[in-house]
Amino acid sequence: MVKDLDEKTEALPDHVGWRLWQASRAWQAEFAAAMRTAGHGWFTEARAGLLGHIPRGGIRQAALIERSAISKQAVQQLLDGLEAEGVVQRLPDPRDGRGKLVGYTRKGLDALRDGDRIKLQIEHGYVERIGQQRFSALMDALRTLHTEQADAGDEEAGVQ
Amino acid sequence: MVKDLDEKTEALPDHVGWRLWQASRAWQAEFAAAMRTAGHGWFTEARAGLLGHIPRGGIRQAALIERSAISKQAVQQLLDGLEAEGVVQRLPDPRDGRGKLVGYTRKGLDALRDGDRIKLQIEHGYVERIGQQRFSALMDALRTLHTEQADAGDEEAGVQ
DNA sequence: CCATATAGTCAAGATACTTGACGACTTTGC
DNA sequence: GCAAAGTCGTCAAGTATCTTGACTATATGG
Repeated sequence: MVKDLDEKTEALPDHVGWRLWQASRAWQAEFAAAMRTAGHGWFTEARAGLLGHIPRGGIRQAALIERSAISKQAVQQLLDGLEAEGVVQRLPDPRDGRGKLVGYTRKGLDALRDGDRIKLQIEHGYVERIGQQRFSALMDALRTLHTEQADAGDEEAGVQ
Repeated sequence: MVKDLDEKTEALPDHVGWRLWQASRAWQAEFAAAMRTAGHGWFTEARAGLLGHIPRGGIRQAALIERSAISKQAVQQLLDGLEAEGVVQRLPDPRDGRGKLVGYTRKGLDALRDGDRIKLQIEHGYVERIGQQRFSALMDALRTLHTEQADAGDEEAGVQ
Protein backbone atom coordinates (compact mmCIF):
# COMPACT_ATOMS: atom_id res chain seq x y z
CA MET A 1 0.00 0.00 0.00
CA VAL A 2 2.82 2.36 0.83
CA LYS A 3 5.64 2.35 -1.63
CA ASP A 4 8.14 4.93 -2.74
CA LEU A 5 6.59 8.14 -1.58
CA ASP A 6 8.13 11.50 -0.77
CA GLU A 7 10.12 10.93 -3.93
CA LYS A 8 7.32 12.45 -5.93
CA THR A 9 4.59 14.46 -4.23
CA GLU A 10 1.11 14.17 -5.64
CA ALA A 11 -0.28 17.28 -7.29
CA LEU A 12 -2.58 19.55 -5.34
CA PRO A 13 -6.29 19.63 -6.23
CA ASP A 14 -7.48 21.74 -9.15
CA HIS A 15 -11.25 21.97 -9.06
CA VAL A 16 -13.54 24.98 -8.71
CA GLY A 17 -14.08 24.50 -5.01
CA TRP A 18 -10.41 24.39 -4.20
CA ARG A 19 -9.63 27.35 -6.43
CA LEU A 20 -12.40 29.41 -4.88
CA TRP A 21 -11.26 28.46 -1.40
CA GLN A 22 -7.65 29.35 -2.12
CA ALA A 23 -8.59 32.68 -3.66
CA SER A 24 -10.92 33.51 -0.80
CA ARG A 25 -8.33 32.66 1.83
CA ALA A 26 -5.67 34.69 0.02
CA TRP A 27 -7.93 37.72 -0.20
CA GLN A 28 -8.84 37.54 3.45
CA ALA A 29 -5.24 37.15 4.55
CA GLU A 30 -4.23 40.15 2.47
CA PHE A 31 -7.10 42.24 3.79
CA ALA A 32 -6.57 41.32 7.42
CA ALA A 33 -2.85 42.02 7.17
CA ALA A 34 -3.52 45.45 5.66
CA MET A 35 -6.08 46.22 8.34
CA ARG A 36 -3.64 45.33 11.07
CA THR A 37 -1.02 47.48 9.42
CA ALA A 38 -3.54 50.32 9.32
CA GLY A 39 -3.81 50.09 13.09
CA HIS A 40 -6.96 47.97 13.40
CA GLY A 41 -5.44 45.10 15.33
CA TRP A 42 -8.83 43.99 16.61
CA PHE A 43 -9.82 42.96 13.09
CA THR A 44 -10.52 39.25 12.62
CA GLU A 45 -12.31 37.23 9.98
CA ALA A 46 -15.27 36.40 12.18
CA ARG A 47 -15.76 40.01 13.17
CA ALA A 48 -15.48 41.07 9.54
CA GLY A 49 -18.29 38.70 8.66
CA LEU A 50 -20.54 40.38 11.16
CA LEU A 51 -19.47 43.96 10.41
CA GLY A 52 -20.37 43.36 6.77
CA HIS A 53 -23.97 43.10 7.91
CA ILE A 54 -24.01 46.26 10.04
CA PRO A 55 -25.00 49.26 7.92
CA ARG A 56 -23.29 52.57 8.63
CA GLY A 57 -26.56 53.97 9.96
CA GLY A 58 -26.92 51.21 12.54
CA ILE A 59 -29.28 48.27 12.81
CA ARG A 60 -31.42 46.56 15.39
CA GLN A 61 -29.70 43.57 16.92
CA ALA A 62 -32.56 41.26 16.00
CA ALA A 63 -32.34 42.36 12.37
CA LEU A 64 -28.59 41.81 12.46
CA ILE A 65 -29.12 38.29 13.72
CA GLU A 66 -31.45 37.59 10.83
CA ARG A 67 -29.11 39.08 8.22
CA SER A 68 -25.93 37.46 9.44
CA ALA A 69 -27.56 34.03 9.52
CA ILE A 70 -25.71 32.84 12.60
CA SER A 71 -27.14 32.09 16.02
CA LYS A 72 -28.13 35.04 18.13
CA GLN A 73 -25.72 33.90 20.81
CA ALA A 74 -22.85 34.05 18.33
CA VAL A 75 -23.91 37.54 17.29
CA GLN A 76 -24.13 38.45 20.95
CA GLN A 77 -20.60 37.31 21.66
CA LEU A 78 -19.13 38.94 18.58
CA LEU A 79 -20.86 42.21 19.49
CA ASP A 80 -19.58 41.93 23.05
CA GLY A 81 -16.07 41.74 21.66
CA LEU A 82 -16.55 44.57 19.19
CA GLU A 83 -18.12 46.74 21.87
CA ALA A 84 -15.22 46.04 24.22
CA GLU A 85 -12.87 47.11 21.43
CA GLY A 86 -14.83 50.31 21.06
CA VAL A 87 -15.78 49.61 17.45
CA VAL A 88 -19.54 49.45 17.89
CA GLN A 89 -21.96 50.56 20.57
CA ARG A 90 -25.34 49.23 21.66
CA LEU A 91 -28.01 51.75 22.58
CA PRO A 92 -31.54 51.01 23.77
CA ASP A 93 -34.16 51.19 21.04
CA PRO A 94 -36.48 54.08 21.94
CA ARG A 95 -39.31 52.47 19.98
CA ASP A 96 -39.07 49.03 21.60
CA GLY A 97 -37.92 48.55 25.14
CA ARG A 98 -36.75 45.04 24.35
CA GLY A 99 -34.48 45.99 21.46
CA LYS A 100 -30.99 47.37 21.14
CA LEU A 101 -29.62 49.47 18.32
CA VAL A 102 -26.17 48.49 17.13
CA GLY A 103 -24.18 51.33 15.59
CA TYR A 104 -20.62 52.26 14.84
CA THR A 105 -18.48 54.45 17.03
CA ARG A 106 -16.10 56.98 15.53
CA LYS A 107 -13.39 54.32 15.74
CA GLY A 108 -15.62 51.85 13.88
CA LEU A 109 -16.41 54.32 11.11
CA ASP A 110 -12.71 55.04 10.70
CA ALA A 111 -12.08 51.34 10.32
CA LEU A 112 -14.83 51.07 7.70
CA ARG A 113 -13.27 53.88 5.71
CA ASP A 114 -9.85 52.24 5.86
CA GLY A 115 -11.43 48.94 4.90
CA ASP A 116 -12.98 50.43 1.79
CA ARG A 117 -9.68 51.93 0.79
CA ILE A 118 -7.87 48.63 1.30
CA LYS A 119 -10.45 46.75 -0.74
CA LEU A 120 -9.84 49.07 -3.66
CA GLN A 121 -6.10 48.64 -3.30
CA ILE A 122 -6.38 44.86 -3.32
CA GLU A 123 -8.71 44.98 -6.29
CA HIS A 124 -6.23 47.17 -8.11
CA GLY A 125 -3.49 44.67 -7.36
CA TYR A 126 -5.62 41.88 -8.80
CA VAL A 127 -6.21 43.81 -12.01
CA GLU A 128 -2.47 44.38 -12.28
CA ARG A 129 -1.77 40.70 -11.81
CA ILE A 130 -4.35 39.13 -14.09
CA GLY A 131 -5.44 42.01 -16.30
CA GLN A 132 -8.67 43.99 -16.46
CA GLN A 133 -10.33 41.56 -18.84
CA ARG A 134 -9.76 38.49 -16.68
CA PHE A 135 -10.78 40.39 -13.60
CA SER A 136 -14.04 41.56 -15.13
CA ALA A 137 -14.76 38.04 -16.32
CA LEU A 138 -14.11 36.78 -12.80
CA MET A 139 -16.53 39.23 -11.24
CA ASP A 140 -19.12 38.55 -13.91
CA ALA A 141 -18.93 34.81 -13.36
CA LEU A 142 -19.11 35.14 -9.58
CA ARG A 143 -22.06 37.52 -9.73
CA THR A 144 -23.95 35.34 -12.17
CA LEU A 145 -23.25 32.28 -10.10
CA HIS A 146 -24.58 33.99 -7.00
CA THR A 147 -27.72 35.20 -8.75
CA GLU A 148 -28.55 31.83 -10.27
CA GLN A 149 -27.86 30.23 -6.92
CA ALA A 150 -30.24 32.55 -5.07
CA ASP A 151 -32.92 31.90 -7.68
CA ALA A 152 -32.69 28.19 -6.92
CA GLY A 153 -32.94 26.85 -3.38
CA ASP A 154 -32.59 29.71 -0.91
CA GLU A 155 -30.26 28.74 1.89
CA GLU A 156 -31.22 31.03 4.74
CA ALA A 157 -29.90 29.46 7.90
CA GLY A 158 -32.57 28.60 10.43
CA VAL A 159 -31.60 30.70 13.41
CA GLN A 160 -32.73 29.68 16.84
CA MET B 1 -26.62 59.01 14.51
CA VAL B 2 -29.41 56.51 14.35
CA LYS B 3 -32.33 57.56 12.24
CA ASP B 4 -34.94 55.74 10.21
CA LEU B 5 -33.46 52.30 9.82
CA ASP B 6 -35.06 48.94 9.17
CA GLU B 7 -37.19 50.85 6.69
CA LYS B 8 -34.54 50.36 4.05
CA THR B 9 -31.79 47.80 4.54
CA GLU B 10 -28.38 48.70 3.21
CA ALA B 11 -27.11 46.69 0.28
CA LEU B 12 -24.73 43.80 0.91
CA PRO B 13 -21.08 44.18 -0.12
CA ASP B 14 -20.05 43.60 -3.72
CA HIS B 15 -16.28 43.41 -3.88
CA VAL B 16 -14.01 40.57 -5.02
CA GLY B 17 -13.30 39.36 -1.52
CA TRP B 18 -16.94 39.05 -0.61
CA ARG B 19 -17.84 37.36 -3.89
CA LEU B 20 -15.04 34.87 -3.53
CA TRP B 21 -16.01 34.16 0.05
CA GLN B 22 -19.66 33.65 -0.85
CA ALA B 23 -18.83 31.37 -3.75
CA SER B 24 -16.39 29.37 -1.66
CA ARG B 25 -18.86 28.93 1.16
CA ALA B 26 -21.60 27.91 -1.24
CA TRP B 27 -19.38 25.31 -2.88
CA GLN B 28 -18.31 23.87 0.44
CA ALA B 29 -21.85 23.71 1.73
CA GLU B 30 -22.98 21.91 -1.42
CA PHE B 31 -20.08 19.50 -1.28
CA ALA B 32 -20.44 18.72 2.41
CA ALA B 33 -24.18 18.14 2.02
CA ALA B 34 -23.60 15.75 -0.88
CA MET B 35 -20.92 13.90 1.08
CA ARG B 36 -23.24 13.48 4.03
CA THR B 37 -25.95 12.24 1.70
CA ALA B 38 -23.45 9.76 0.26
CA GLY B 39 -23.00 8.33 3.74
CA HIS B 40 -19.83 10.14 4.79
CA GLY B 41 -21.24 11.86 7.83
CA TRP B 42 -17.79 12.33 9.35
CA PHE B 43 -16.93 14.81 6.62
CA THR B 44 -16.20 18.36 7.79
CA GLU B 45 -14.51 21.34 6.22
CA ALA B 46 -11.44 21.17 8.44
CA ARG B 47 -10.94 17.49 7.72
CA ALA B 48 -11.40 18.13 4.01
CA GLY B 49 -8.62 20.67 4.15
CA LEU B 50 -6.27 18.07 5.52
CA LEU B 51 -7.40 15.19 3.33
CA GLY B 52 -6.67 17.34 0.29
CA HIS B 53 -3.01 17.09 1.24
CA ILE B 54 -2.92 13.32 1.76
CA PRO B 55 -2.06 11.56 -1.51
CA ARG B 56 -3.77 8.26 -2.26
CA GLY B 57 -0.46 6.48 -1.81
CA GLY B 58 0.05 7.83 1.70
CA ILE B 59 2.45 10.35 3.12
CA ARG B 60 4.74 10.77 6.06
CA GLN B 61 3.12 12.74 8.84
CA ALA B 62 5.97 15.26 8.93
CA ALA B 63 5.57 15.87 5.19
CA LEU B 64 1.84 16.29 5.69
CA ILE B 65 2.47 18.91 8.35
CA GLU B 66 4.67 20.83 5.96
CA ARG B 67 2.21 20.63 3.07
CA SER B 68 -0.91 21.50 5.01
CA ALA B 69 0.77 24.56 6.52
CA ILE B 70 -0.94 24.28 9.88
CA SER B 71 0.64 23.44 13.22
CA LYS B 72 1.70 19.87 13.77
CA GLN B 73 -0.60 19.70 16.78
CA ALA B 74 -3.56 20.63 14.61
CA VAL B 75 -2.59 17.95 12.10
CA GLN B 76 -2.23 15.53 14.98
CA GLN B 77 -5.71 16.22 16.27
CA LEU B 78 -7.31 16.08 12.86
CA LEU B 79 -5.59 12.77 12.16
CA ASP B 80 -6.73 11.46 15.55
CA GLY B 81 -10.29 12.19 14.53
CA LEU B 82 -9.95 10.76 11.05
CA GLU B 83 -8.29 7.65 12.43
CA ALA B 84 -11.08 7.22 14.97
CA GLU B 85 -13.57 7.47 12.10
CA GLY B 86 -11.66 4.76 10.28
CA VAL B 87 -10.85 6.98 7.31
CA VAL B 88 -7.07 6.96 7.61
CA GLN B 89 -4.55 4.81 9.40
CA ARG B 90 -1.13 5.56 10.81
CA LEU B 91 1.56 2.93 10.40
CA PRO B 92 5.14 3.09 11.65
CA ASP B 93 7.64 4.12 9.00
CA PRO B 94 9.96 1.14 8.45
CA ARG B 95 12.70 3.49 7.31
CA ASP B 96 12.55 5.83 10.30
CA GLY B 97 11.56 4.69 13.76
CA ARG B 98 10.37 8.19 14.64
CA GLY B 99 8.06 8.58 11.67
CA LYS B 100 4.53 7.50 10.90
CA LEU B 101 3.01 6.86 7.50
CA VAL B 102 -0.49 8.22 7.03
CA GLY B 103 -2.55 6.32 4.51
CA TYR B 104 -6.18 5.79 3.57
CA THR B 105 -8.24 2.85 4.68
CA ARG B 106 -10.73 1.22 2.33
CA LYS B 107 -13.37 3.49 3.81
CA GLY B 108 -11.21 6.52 3.13
CA LEU B 109 -10.57 5.53 -0.48
CA ASP B 110 -14.29 5.03 -1.00
CA ALA B 111 -14.89 8.54 0.31
CA LEU B 112 -12.27 9.94 -2.04
CA ARG B 113 -13.95 8.28 -4.99
CA ASP B 114 -17.35 9.67 -3.98
CA GLY B 115 -15.75 13.06 -3.45
CA ASP B 116 -14.36 13.10 -6.97
CA ARG B 117 -17.74 12.17 -8.38
CA ILE B 118 -19.48 14.90 -6.39
CA LYS B 119 -16.96 17.51 -7.48
CA LEU B 120 -17.72 16.71 -11.10
CA GLN B 121 -21.45 16.90 -10.45
CA ILE B 122 -21.13 20.30 -8.79
CA GLU B 123 -18.92 21.54 -11.59
CA HIS B 124 -21.49 20.35 -14.09
CA GLY B 125 -24.18 22.25 -12.20
CA TYR B 126 -22.08 25.39 -12.34
CA VAL B 127 -21.64 25.10 -16.09
CA GLU B 128 -25.39 24.68 -16.44
CA ARG B 129 -26.04 27.76 -14.36
CA ILE B 130 -23.54 30.21 -15.81
CA GLY B 131 -22.56 28.62 -19.12
CA GLN B 132 -19.36 26.95 -20.27
CA GLN B 133 -17.77 30.20 -21.36
CA ARG B 134 -18.23 31.99 -18.05
CA PHE B 135 -17.11 28.92 -16.18
CA SER B 136 -13.93 28.58 -18.21
CA ALA B 137 -13.22 32.27 -17.73
CA LEU B 138 -13.73 31.83 -13.98
CA MET B 139 -11.26 28.96 -13.77
CA ASP B 140 -8.79 30.78 -15.96
CA ALA B 141 -8.91 33.88 -13.78
CA LEU B 142 -8.58 31.91 -10.56
CA ARG B 143 -5.66 29.88 -11.88
CA THR B 144 -3.84 32.94 -13.17
CA LEU B 145 -4.43 34.73 -9.91
CA HIS B 146 -2.99 31.84 -7.97
CA THR B 147 0.06 31.57 -10.21
CA GLU B 148 0.86 35.28 -10.09
CA GLN B 149 0.32 35.18 -6.36
CA ALA B 150 2.78 32.33 -5.86
CA ASP B 151 5.31 34.12 -8.01
CA ALA B 152 5.13 37.13 -5.72
CA GLY B 153 5.47 36.80 -1.95
CA ASP B 154 5.33 33.15 -0.99
CA GLU B 155 3.13 32.68 2.01
CA GLU B 156 4.16 29.36 3.46
CA ALA B 157 3.07 29.34 7.08
CA GLY B 158 5.89 28.99 9.56
CA VAL B 159 5.05 25.75 11.28
CA GLN B 160 6.38 25.19 14.74
C1' DC C 1 28.93 7.58 23.11
C1' DC C 2 27.16 12.11 23.05
C1' DA C 3 25.23 16.46 21.28
C1' DT C 4 21.91 17.98 18.54
C1' DA C 5 18.16 17.81 15.43
C1' DT C 6 13.82 15.69 13.98
C1' DA C 7 9.12 13.09 14.61
C1' DG C 8 5.41 12.58 17.08
C1' DT C 9 2.61 13.25 21.44
C1' DC C 10 0.47 15.36 25.68
C1' DA C 11 -1.54 19.30 27.94
C1' DA C 12 -3.60 23.66 28.15
C1' DG C 13 -5.60 27.77 26.18
C1' DA C 14 -7.95 30.89 22.44
C1' DT C 15 -11.46 31.65 18.99
C1' DA C 16 -15.67 31.08 16.90
C1' DC C 17 -19.27 29.02 16.99
C1' DT C 18 -23.46 25.85 18.96
C1' DT C 19 -27.93 24.51 21.96
C1' DG C 20 -30.59 25.31 26.15
C1' DA C 21 -32.70 28.08 29.62
C1' DC C 22 -34.21 32.42 31.22
C1' DG C 23 -35.85 37.27 32.40
C1' DA C 24 -37.56 41.68 30.30
C1' DC C 25 -40.60 43.69 27.40
C1' DT C 26 -44.49 43.93 23.79
C1' DT C 27 -48.44 42.51 21.46
C1' DT C 28 -52.74 40.15 21.06
C1' DG C 29 -57.30 38.31 22.29
C1' DC C 30 -60.84 38.58 25.13
C1' DG D 1 -57.40 46.11 31.63
C1' DC D 2 -55.01 41.85 31.67
C1' DA D 3 -53.28 37.29 31.06
C1' DA D 4 -51.30 34.33 27.36
C1' DA D 5 -48.09 34.16 23.97
C1' DG D 6 -44.44 35.93 21.21
C1' DT D 7 -40.08 38.64 20.61
C1' DC D 8 -35.47 40.48 22.26
C1' DG D 9 -31.50 40.18 24.42
C1' DT D 10 -28.63 37.64 27.90
C1' DC D 11 -26.35 33.98 30.78
C1' DA D 12 -24.35 29.46 31.00
C1' DA D 13 -22.31 25.51 29.16
C1' DG D 14 -20.55 22.61 25.43
C1' DT D 15 -18.17 21.59 20.70
C1' DA D 16 -14.91 22.13 16.82
C1' DT D 17 -10.80 23.85 15.23
C1' DC D 18 -7.11 25.83 15.82
C1' DT D 19 -2.82 27.78 18.77
C1' DT D 20 1.78 27.70 21.88
C1' DG D 21 4.60 25.19 25.20
C1' DA D 22 6.70 21.20 27.07
C1' DC D 23 7.98 16.52 26.61
C1' DT D 24 9.58 11.61 24.83
C1' DA D 25 11.60 8.67 21.39
C1' DT D 26 14.49 8.07 17.62
C1' DA D 27 18.16 9.38 14.29
C1' DT D 28 22.54 11.34 12.86
C1' DG D 29 27.24 13.24 12.73
C1' DG D 30 31.45 13.60 14.96
